[in-house]
Amino acid sequence: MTAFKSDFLRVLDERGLIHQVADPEGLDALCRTGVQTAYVGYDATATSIHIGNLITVTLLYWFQETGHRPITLMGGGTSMVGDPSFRDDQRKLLSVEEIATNIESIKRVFGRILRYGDGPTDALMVNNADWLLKLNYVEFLRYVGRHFSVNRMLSFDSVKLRLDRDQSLSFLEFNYMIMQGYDFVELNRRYGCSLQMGGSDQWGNIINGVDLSHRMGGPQLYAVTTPLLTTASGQKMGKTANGAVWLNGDLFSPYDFWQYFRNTEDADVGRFLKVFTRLPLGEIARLEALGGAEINEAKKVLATEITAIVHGREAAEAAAETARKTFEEGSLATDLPSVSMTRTEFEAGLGVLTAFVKAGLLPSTGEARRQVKAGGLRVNDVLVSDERAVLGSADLTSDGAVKLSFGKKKHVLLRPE
RNA sequence: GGGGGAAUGUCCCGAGCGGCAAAGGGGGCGGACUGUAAAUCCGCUGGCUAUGCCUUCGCAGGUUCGAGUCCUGCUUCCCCCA
Repeated sequence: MTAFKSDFLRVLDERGLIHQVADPEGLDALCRTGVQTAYVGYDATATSIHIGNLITVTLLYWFQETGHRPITLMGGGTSMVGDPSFRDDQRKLLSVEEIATNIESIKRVFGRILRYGDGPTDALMVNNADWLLKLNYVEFLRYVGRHFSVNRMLSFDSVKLRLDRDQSLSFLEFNYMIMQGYDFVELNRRYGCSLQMGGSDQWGNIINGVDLSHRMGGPQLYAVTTPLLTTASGQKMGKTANGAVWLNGDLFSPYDFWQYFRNTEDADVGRFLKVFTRLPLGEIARLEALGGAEINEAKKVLATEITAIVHGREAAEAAAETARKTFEEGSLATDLPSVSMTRTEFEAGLGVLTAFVKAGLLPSTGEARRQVKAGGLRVNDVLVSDERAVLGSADLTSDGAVKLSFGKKKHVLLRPE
């Protein structure tokens, strides 16, 4: 692949954001002929998007940054079907209400990353329920369905897994790729959108839209996918003990988010800086080159920059400061995540095990008991050795709280009030 | 419609002569070592008012002192035939 001439593709390429491109020369040329429109679709399968989705939002960010108009497409219609791509089982069907609440909740993140409005390069928020839900079945089949070859659809890698394993692929799910293909054509028609982007798992679905446009006599459409992000040791990104790394603060706090990236493996630092942050490449090269323990400085920059993008600069700085006090100074950071409880409840005598469960650090007293044996619990930085110990006023620090620590990294302040 | 197979510890995969809180992995968590890293090693990986009690093997019944295991019905999924 030769060097791109358009600002947009050049930035993506330099930052390692490109996995595949359909018609790279054509797209490169198009991006140099004025304001273009591109979209990424987001399914409403949860109340938040997660770290894996953040990369595609980043694509839209750079798209807007280089002078174009991004569209975030909410899958209000497609979520009623469920994308079967690379899944080995059928998704649970979501109710209309669930989809609606999910969309409302998901929307909140985008506003921080993209600039929405009415200007020529302002982002648009669109919902495919607007056109998919009122389609007439037979009409749709004759108009769109005839352009799809089942033979070809069966050959896509995204569904092969299911078929090869002799697992059923319902007709409902099979229609997902047709709907997504149609979305692309419809967005082109409504907004002149000529580029669809997404994760590498979406390649097949996106190409379906490109083909459909051809077959229906529409314009040339383009596709860009990003690589699937894995850690250097081969794990998929974004999984923690408590589930996915969500972007909504109510599901995954800014502090935890910061910590997640602070704990990046050495080998991933440079790559993640390029992919997620907006720092200049020169600066990234400098940070990446830090050796040994010094690379921790780069990890802090990485954590703060990404957190700032998702939760705002202020929240990011706060998380960094809390971490600094806790880990470097060893002092009691008063803004650690805290859990409050009533004074009477506290003074009635609170067992250590129960305290950790109440603080949300552990799921059960049984687990707490095990952690005491394993030496993983601390109260005010003192190792808990007796599982029958009871907390009392004597354990309150001058700040009026008890610091509970699970392992070396998870700390919570318990405040009787 | 007919025939055959499957469902196990609420993360996943997977053993399981009628005595089972149920083998073994993976993943995850904790500990040691480090740099809040990786690799490695060790431990843990149903719940609780805890020398005991309660709930788990698709669902509902039954046989039995005792059922994940045997019987009956049901549900879901898969395969083959029509």
